[in-house]
Amino acid sequence: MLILPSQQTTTSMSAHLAQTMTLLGLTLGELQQKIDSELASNPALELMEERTCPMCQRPLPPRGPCPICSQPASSESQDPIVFISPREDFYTGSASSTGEVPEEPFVSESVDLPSYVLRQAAADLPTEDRVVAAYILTHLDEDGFLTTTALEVARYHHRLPSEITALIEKLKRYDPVGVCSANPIEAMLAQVEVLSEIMNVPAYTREVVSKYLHQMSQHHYSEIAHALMTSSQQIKKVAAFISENLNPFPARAHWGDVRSPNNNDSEVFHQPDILIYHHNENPANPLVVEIILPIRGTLRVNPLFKSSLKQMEPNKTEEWRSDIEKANLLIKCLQQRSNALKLLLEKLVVLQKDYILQGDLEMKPLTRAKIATMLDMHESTISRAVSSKTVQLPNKKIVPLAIFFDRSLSHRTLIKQIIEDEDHPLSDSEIQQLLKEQGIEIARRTVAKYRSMEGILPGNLRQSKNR
DNA sequence: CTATGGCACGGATT
DNA sequence: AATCCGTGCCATAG
Repeated sequence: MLILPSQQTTTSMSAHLAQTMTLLGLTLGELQQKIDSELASNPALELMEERTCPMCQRPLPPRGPCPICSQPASSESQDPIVFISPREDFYTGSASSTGEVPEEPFVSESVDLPSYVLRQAAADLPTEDRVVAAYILTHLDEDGFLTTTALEVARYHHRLPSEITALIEKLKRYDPVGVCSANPIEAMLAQVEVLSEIMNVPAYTREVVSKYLHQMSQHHYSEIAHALMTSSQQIKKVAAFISENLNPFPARAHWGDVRSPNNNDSEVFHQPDILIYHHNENPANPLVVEIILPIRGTLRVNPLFKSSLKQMEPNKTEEWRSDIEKANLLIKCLQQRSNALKLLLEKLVVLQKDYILQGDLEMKPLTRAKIATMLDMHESTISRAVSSKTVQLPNKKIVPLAIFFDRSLSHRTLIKQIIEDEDHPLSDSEIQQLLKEQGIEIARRTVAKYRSMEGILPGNLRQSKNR
């Protein structure tokens, strides 16, 4: 009895550190789960009601004025950045997967591909099909392709193969279009079908996609044209259509020269952990940085619980005491997590302000290690805090927080720009030369690598756009 | 012969 | 200690 308290404090100290570490590395969804389960299992933990600001409807910190409204729009004096944390958001229960389709542009909580598709599909499907659809959707690889076959699904669920194929065809039509296909060709065909309902699809597109994709990627237009008995002009139209509208890997962001900004799927599936935006959406206003917490209101140790501890029978106190310990620990760790994130972001936002405001070109090279020494934190702490988190920028794009440490992003976008502005296809070494004139010295090989990362064809295959 | 992509090495980063 | 990234070398295609 005499030893226990000290022992407890030491264990709780190390547990404290350990838990803070793990909390830092969690995604929003995981954190929410963690808190929910803790809330459910620990009677000492209490979730207080949130206070909302009467002006802007935002949740308030436990005490004090609203951090946004109290920040007058005019006083852009010295501190252009306001930090808010926490912010409630998307408090979805856990198991309401069917039913209402969310109409907000951002998917609530981090949703994986299967549930994302299922949400769209659920409303349209008869109940007996939903189960099968869910089953199918759990058999997808990271590209959104089926890892099983219609036949197997049919056998497993005792349904007719034809029913299953019909169902899969249906599923393919949901966003991302082509999901559940067996291979890229199928996926692209599905996309053609869907697109043909809303726009003109060049003739022969289906034939080319299903049979001549290989030649297409080699740019042997005339060959294909000959085989299909049409003009190579027509095939070029098809080529343009394909590269602009089709994505062979429905669940992946880009491939080859297919890359449209509004179709960056991988980013759609996250709910950002951090928001950066201008106050009232007005670019003249200061930037606001919000760190989102997955809960409404404030967590605390239930004071009633605490005070009644003394009046409890001694045989139960031990258990209760540990509950309180645990609750305290969790709260402490959460605070620390928020604090660490806040410190990190304060630095990060200042350092990468140009990027946040002006885009990819202005990304400064930065390493986690540098930030770590600046903040006097351990590198691994930064690493954990950065990984598996996403940020929504003022331009509404959601990017992984790790992008702030992408050394080559500015170079890549510069190359992209050079190629866009070229009037004559430049070779990689020519590009290297141009970059050198701008003071950027990188190897020719590296130019090639960046170029392909951006999904840009090599110079000799690009057609010159002489305007 | 030139331009590009693949492989792999070494140093930096995590 | 594991991983990522830039780069050099080499084979291949045009």
